Amino acid sequence: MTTPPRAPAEPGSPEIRRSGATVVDVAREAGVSVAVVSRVLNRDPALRVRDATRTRVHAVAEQLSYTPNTSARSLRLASSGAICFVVNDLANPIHAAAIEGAQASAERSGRVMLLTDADELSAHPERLQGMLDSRRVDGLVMHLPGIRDDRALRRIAQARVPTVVMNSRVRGPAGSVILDDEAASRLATEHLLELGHREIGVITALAASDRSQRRRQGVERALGARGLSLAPEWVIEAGFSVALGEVAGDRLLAQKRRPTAVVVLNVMAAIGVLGACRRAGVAVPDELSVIGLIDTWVCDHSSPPLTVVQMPIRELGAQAVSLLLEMIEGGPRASLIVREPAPRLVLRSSTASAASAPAAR
Amino acid sequence: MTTPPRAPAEPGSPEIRRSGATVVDVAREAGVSVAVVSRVLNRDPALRVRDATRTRVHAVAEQLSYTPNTSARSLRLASSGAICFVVNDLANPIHAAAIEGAQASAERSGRVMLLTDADELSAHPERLQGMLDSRRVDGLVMHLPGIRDDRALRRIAQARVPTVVMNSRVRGPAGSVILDDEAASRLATEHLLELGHREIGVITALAASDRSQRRRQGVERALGARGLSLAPEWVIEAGFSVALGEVAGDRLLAQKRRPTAVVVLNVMAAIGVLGACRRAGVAVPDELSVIGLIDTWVCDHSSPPLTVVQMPIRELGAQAVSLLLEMIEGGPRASLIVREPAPRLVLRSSTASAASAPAAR
DNA sequence: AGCGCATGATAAAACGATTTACCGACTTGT
DNA sequence: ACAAGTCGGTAAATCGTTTTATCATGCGCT
Repeated sequence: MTTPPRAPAEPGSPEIRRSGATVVDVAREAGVSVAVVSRVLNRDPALRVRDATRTRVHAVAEQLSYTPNTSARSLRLASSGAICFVVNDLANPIHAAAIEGAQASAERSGRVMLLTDADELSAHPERLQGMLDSRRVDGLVMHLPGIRDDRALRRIAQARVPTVVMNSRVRGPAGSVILDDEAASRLATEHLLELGHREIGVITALAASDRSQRRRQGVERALGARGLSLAPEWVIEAGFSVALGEVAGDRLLAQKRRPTAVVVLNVMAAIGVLGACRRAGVAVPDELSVIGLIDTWVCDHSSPPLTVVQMPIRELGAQAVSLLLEMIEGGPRASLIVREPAPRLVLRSSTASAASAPAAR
Repeated sequence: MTTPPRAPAEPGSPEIRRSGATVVDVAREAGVSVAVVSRVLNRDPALRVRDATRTRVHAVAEQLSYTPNTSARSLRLASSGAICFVVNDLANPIHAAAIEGAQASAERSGRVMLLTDADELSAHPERLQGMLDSRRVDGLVMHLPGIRDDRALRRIAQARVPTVVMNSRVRGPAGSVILDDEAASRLATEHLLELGHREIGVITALAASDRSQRRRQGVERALGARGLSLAPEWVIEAGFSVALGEVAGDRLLAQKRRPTAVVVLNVMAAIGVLGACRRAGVAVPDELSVIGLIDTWVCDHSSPPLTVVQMPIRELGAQAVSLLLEMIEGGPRASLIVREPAPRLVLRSSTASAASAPAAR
């Protein structure tokens, strides 16, 4: 057995440099060429090599705690191994759930995730553009407020970077991942119906947004199934923030005839509605039942605690990233609906039987 | 004037490739060497070059919408241009503020920010390690729960990656950025004192955490200034979550003698305390005044809305990143206190004059 | 004429990984 | 004995930048 030429382990050599063994170091130490090291560590199936060599390479890599340099790798592979998540409001705990899901999904695939604020994006579009042009990220997940997406999206589409949009369906090359919004809002409405409510209002998120429309549709279907329909004066547009929810709540409460229950198509807005009720002295749930869409810890601590339909936001984020990764690998654009776990009613204290509500005004 | 040799713009050449002009393309098109392009675009002051050439290079770069490839640049410069922000609970809106500040600060310096969950970090420490070893990030900002930081930190310190810790002071090579916690909790306590409260309790966050100790000290100083002191049975440890706050609230309310007011050293815990009061039928603020530390939108929508001391969390994040960047540039480790904007009382409805509180039990 | 010096560049060597193309030494079949 | 095929690798090109060292040219001066 001829021992392969191995560089003698010079005792005087400066082995003290603790920072960053390279593939060359490993190769030298293992007595092989860098090609072998790379191919062994990347498990190249086309590589035929002695088992002894293979283990030796692994051992040396381990001992030197070798980790491939990301920049070099990215340069060669023409792929940064990073994706970017664009989110419009970090303080919204719902987004936090989506981020966590996305994050987990990214890490599982060995990629990292950058986070960017959508406000920043609007204020300095050139930064996102720069990130794309400079190939800092391989793809984009966007979670945008809803309607004014188009300008930004068109720009992205031109940049030909794989993109997935969360929570709204879009035309064009971007993939999309949405929730089963209709099922959720139907569930919410059915809950109110079962409690005996017949006079039901809706506070939509941005009415023009895709997501809000799907949710509204769920309400209408649930009502329709009982031969009821939505009174136009009880359909009020809010938005995705607590403040807009409060305004909408004020307007609803200012109606001559008030509904006995309202389904709010966005949690933040729902919290706002509760605030409006408190200010107006309207007791929830005694005078008005309120139900929101999507659960978050805040719902447990509002006054009163908010009954909601729980939706799989975390999974939404995870799926968005998974789809993105597939698209990056060359897969087709797709648009998915995340149905699992299915929307589920979480009962708290903001809804009650219609019987307990006195005649409106 | 001799025109420099310029590559003729071949009309038949494939100029259709829209993706990624390189420095070579720019050089060819401008009729100069890549060295000139690089140095012109990077504004190398040592470069002597004709003004005409300079403008030509800029023009061509613009026209080809050239953006340097990040991977190549990072490889050459041995710096990724990215930092990593480690946060322990994304759903905590306070952290969101810190993240936004950090984010803004990073972008201002042209770097990008990765976000990592501290839970993930504990579950898979090798991932952070990998990110560091593979030189994916140039530095680390950590916002950790408080006390059990040491193991992770020690590991980081070994990796010799510049690190800044937010919200607690640490030994070792890491920098730190903290708030003026003492001033804030003193302010909170003084508010209660001015309302006439003399029987004041404290619900600490993790008692052993640096931050919690500083906050507790503020309370003691404020009391001390009036010749009062903290009753040991009214000092209860909670943590950084709503759930732990509830437990602590339960324990406080279970005391034989109850204080008439309590300062809670963490907002999440404060929300939890409110929940405990509601469950126990203790009216806030009539039977118990509650004040929290650090403001966030949730405080506006708890029941009752929570009076708090506002603290500059966003600035904390921004400063943390700024310090980190300085350390990356070779600056010394430092530990700062962010005092601006100064802590400020935000009055809501969870505190009231002591007079209105009936005798305890 | 010859020296030095500024001007305006350029060529080439890194940075650290991946991958293609090739190669020498053995086996094996005929 | 020789062509062909396997085994176990290696050398070198490449990705796109940055930066150091070098160089040609012309000009002013002595």
